[in-house]
This record gives sequence, C-alpha cells and structure tokens, in this order.
Amino acid sequence: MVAAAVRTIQTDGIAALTLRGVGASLGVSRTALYRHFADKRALLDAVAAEGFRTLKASLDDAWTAASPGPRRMDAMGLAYVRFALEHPSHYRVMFSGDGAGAVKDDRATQAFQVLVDAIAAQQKAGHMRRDDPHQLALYIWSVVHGVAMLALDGRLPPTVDAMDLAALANERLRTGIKA
Amino acid sequence: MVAAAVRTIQTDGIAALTLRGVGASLGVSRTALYRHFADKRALLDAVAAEGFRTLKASLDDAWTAASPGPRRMDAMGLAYVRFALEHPSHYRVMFSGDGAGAVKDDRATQAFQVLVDAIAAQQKAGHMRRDDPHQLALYIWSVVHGVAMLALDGRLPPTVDAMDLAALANERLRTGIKA
DNA sequence: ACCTGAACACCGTTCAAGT
DNA sequence: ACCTGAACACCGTTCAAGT
Repeated sequence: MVAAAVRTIQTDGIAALTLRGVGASLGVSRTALYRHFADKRALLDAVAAEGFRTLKASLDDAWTAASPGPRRMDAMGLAYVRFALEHPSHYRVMFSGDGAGAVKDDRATQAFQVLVDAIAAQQKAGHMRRDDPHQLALYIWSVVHGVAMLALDGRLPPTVDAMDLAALANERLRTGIKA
Repeated sequence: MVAAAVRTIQTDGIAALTLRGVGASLGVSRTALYRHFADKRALLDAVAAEGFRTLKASLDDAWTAASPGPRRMDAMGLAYVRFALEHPSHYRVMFSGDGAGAVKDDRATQAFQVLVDAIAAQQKAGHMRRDDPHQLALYIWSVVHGVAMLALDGRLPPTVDAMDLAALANERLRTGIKA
C-alpha cells in the first residue's frame, strides 16, 4: 500500500496522490484503504516514516564508510542531499509541513540523532568547534535541507548541478565550524 | 483579490485556499475570478510575485540600513528569515514547488540579485572570499532558506527560537566565507 | 466588460450492507 | 476481518446565458 502510494507520487507528484488511484492500482476499492489507515494523512505519515528510516540508514552508512578526519562529516552532508534528490517523493512528504504525526517525529528524531552523534565525535576528535551539538546540528541540517529544497523545487539555475552546490556548501560549512 | 487570497491562506493555510472561498469573501461568485485570472495557479503566482517583491524590498532595506563592515551581510540574512516568519503564507506559496511561472521567476531573480550584489560589494571591500558570487549566493540562500523552511514546517524543537538559530547560522556562515 | 447558475468530472470520507 | 456501492459535502473548471 505504502509502496503503491510512493509509486504514484513518484510518477505524478504529491498533489496527484489520490486514495482512489492507490486503490485502483491495487485492484481494490477506494474505501478499502480505510481498513488499514485512518485517513489520507495516515497514509502519508507512513510514507514519511519510511523515508526517515531510509534516510537514517543512508546517513549511518555514509558516516561509517567515511575515513576519519576533519572532512568526515562531508560524506554525511552529501549523502543527505543525495537522498533528497533520489527520493524526492519521500522527501516532499517528510517535510510537507501541516502537522507532525507521532511516528513521523519518532523516525525524524532518530535520523537527527545520527547527525548529533557525528558532531559530538568530531568535536571529541578536535575537528569541530565545541558549540552546543544540538544547535550545531540544527545549523548543519538547515544548510543541507536548504540545498535539497531549492533543488527539488526547481529553484536552482539549470546550469547548476545540485550535488556540486552540495559539495560547495559542505566545504564552506566545514570551514565555518572547524575547531 | 490577491489580498483576499492571502488573508484566507494566513488564517486557514494554503490547502484551504479555495476559489469559492475567495469569491465568497469578496461577495462574488466563484467563477467570477476567471475574468481576472486564468486559473487557480495564476492566482497563486500573483501571491508569489507579491511576496518576492516585498522580500526584495526587505533585503534592500536591511542592506542599506546596515553599517559597512564584515558583518554587514548578517542583517540581510536575518531580514530574510524574518520575512519568512512574518509572511509564512506568502513564503509557502513562493516556494510551493510545482512549476515556476514566468512572473514569479522574474521577481525571484530580482530578489536574488540583491544578494549577489551584496556579495560582490563585500568581496570588493575585502570582507569575503572571492569565490564566484553566484555560487556563493546560492550557498547563502540555501542556508537562510533551510532555516526558514524548518521553522515554517515546525521542525525546530519548541525550545529553539527560529531567529536565534538564524543568528547562529549567520555567524557560522560568515566565518565560513570570510576572506 | 463583467458576472451568474447549472453542469461536469473529480475529490476525501462515511455508512449500511455484503462475504 | 475485509471489502463494496451508494451517498454526502466538497473541489476546479467550463459554458451558455444574462446585464
């Protein structure tokens, strides 16, 4: 069900996500979805939860794979933007604003925690200034989220590659918060 | 008409913006709007254009009022985030994704140019590293846009003040791009 | 020129009813 | 337990018709 929803969002955009459509693509009545989800929001929350789960995994992998050193966090920053570019439908739903469901927030917090932990590690290793890790994490999150959203909303000039901007952003970001 | 649309978006959110509602709040039939706007998108484009116009004015004012020096750009960064917080309905519509209308892009480019010009000025004054101003502008835009979007989407912890985060972001941002 | 009412093809959601 | 069809209260949009 969630998979079917993601599929339609991917091909036709989030606005085209309709319970009737999801039902039809599953060969089932529209109202049948109400046996599994309270309403449309609940379906979207499930999509968002799945998104935050795979985002967390991506960040974890990037951090683990990166070799230690002052540039280690760059890998996570790039992985974040890459996730948004490769899963635009998930990403859009994850930050669709409105209200924040409980599940959604839970998963989001876990993904955020990966960032906070990485910051603490870099500080301990003497690679990053010892500001409050939570505040620093919010700042870093803002940077990569900003790059991701501008790219997804088609706000970057056609000549600019989103991942190039992400690389530049990570470079400047690191310079600004180094120890 | 645009004012009526903005009013409803402000009170009830962008999803509740309905042509019938706008018409009713103007004491006019829903279909009457089609004499003035091609469709709903055109109405939203008009809202976005108005938003970009006032954003440009805010940035201009902030830059003009700020005293020269290495910290001069901070005023613009804070003004940007403040605009988003004070005009959330406009801001949401301005970056609602989908497709980019021509008018919308025109105004957006003008607002963006204020940033590019400010960067060039800071570079000339020896306060900022001489990277390509356009790339630098996209980076700075990403930072403030990220802060604004996280704040508007309720993604910041309740304990965190959005303007405080904006101030921290500007501080780290400046450190990362200083000459 | 500007507005109206009816109509069309959609929505999400509810509910009685089926197996 | 799971699904269905009809129904309700909405949408955006079109169009013939009014002044």
